[in-house]
Amino acid sequence: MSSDQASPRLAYLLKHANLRISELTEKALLPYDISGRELGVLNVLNGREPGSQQHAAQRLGIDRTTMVALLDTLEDKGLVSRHPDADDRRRNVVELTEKGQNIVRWAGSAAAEAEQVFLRPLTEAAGQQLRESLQAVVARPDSSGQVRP
Amino acid sequence: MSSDQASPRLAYLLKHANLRISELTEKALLPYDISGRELGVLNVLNGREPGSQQHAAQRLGIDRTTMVALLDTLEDKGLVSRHPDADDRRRNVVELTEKGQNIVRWAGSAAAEAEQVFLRPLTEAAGQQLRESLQAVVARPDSSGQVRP
DNA sequence: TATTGTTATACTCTATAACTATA
DNA sequence: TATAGTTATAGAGTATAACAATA
Repeated sequence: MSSDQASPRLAYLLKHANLRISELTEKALLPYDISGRELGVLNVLNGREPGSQQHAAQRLGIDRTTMVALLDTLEDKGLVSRHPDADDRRRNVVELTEKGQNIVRWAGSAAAEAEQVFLRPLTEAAGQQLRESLQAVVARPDSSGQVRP
Repeated sequence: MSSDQASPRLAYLLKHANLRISELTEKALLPYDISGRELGVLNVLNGREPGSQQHAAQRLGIDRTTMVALLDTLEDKGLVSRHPDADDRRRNVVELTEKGQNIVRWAGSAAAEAEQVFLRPLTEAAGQQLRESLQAVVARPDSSGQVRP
């Protein structure tokens, strides 16, 4: 069934690749006092016109109830601000504070370095290929056009 | 920080790749009444001389306390048997039952099919490359020899 | 009636600490 | 004293259901 000793199951490889990059990223972010998940949220908010909480949650593929707690923490840390949307008062407009903008810049580059460490066993071309292949399989793969190697 | 809209963070891609293959695998395993994690355990036990619980846990990279509950379930389902090692009675020898051997065969091939669906957006070469690159980054990457593309 | 944010709750996966029985 | 299995417990991360305010 495709595994045994020759080639481990893809699910196993993905799980452990995930564990490894998470470990490297968390370590790299330690000085900035944020987690990888929190940086993900900041990234979504960065350089975009302010959107609702739900919008941010959808972009990250997490539930809106999960986003609440995440934003609570980020707001406590002074990295994001929430205020009701004037046009639709059910919505919260979420924005990076100035501190948040600084953190996303520095923590972001620390996370990018962690990625480089993660990819170190691969050539640059293989690393690039890995990223593209992952994007292809993640992008709701409707059996459409295949990615070339 | 390497992400924004052009290229999402690697951590994001790996997390969602993981979610997708898990979803596909769980669905494929539904008829066999086992989870992907349980199949992983059965795979480790399959075709090897019987080992201890701890041995199996190490091969999967999970804690020995986690293995206990996993084996409890598999034993309840009649797929594995545990009995004390005659040479060292602290150890439990874990083996697949005949039913377990059948399940691992059929469920294993269903899981392999799920992998194929997962890889469908990639050419065969790109899929092979993905597997090799993941193996390289997961294999405790000590910056040694790089994998070529 | 439907939607946004929120709260309460629960479930899964995981690890740590402490217990037991062996060694 | 050290190790294998076990138990109890706790902490992430996640989702579902229900509620308030608003549309």
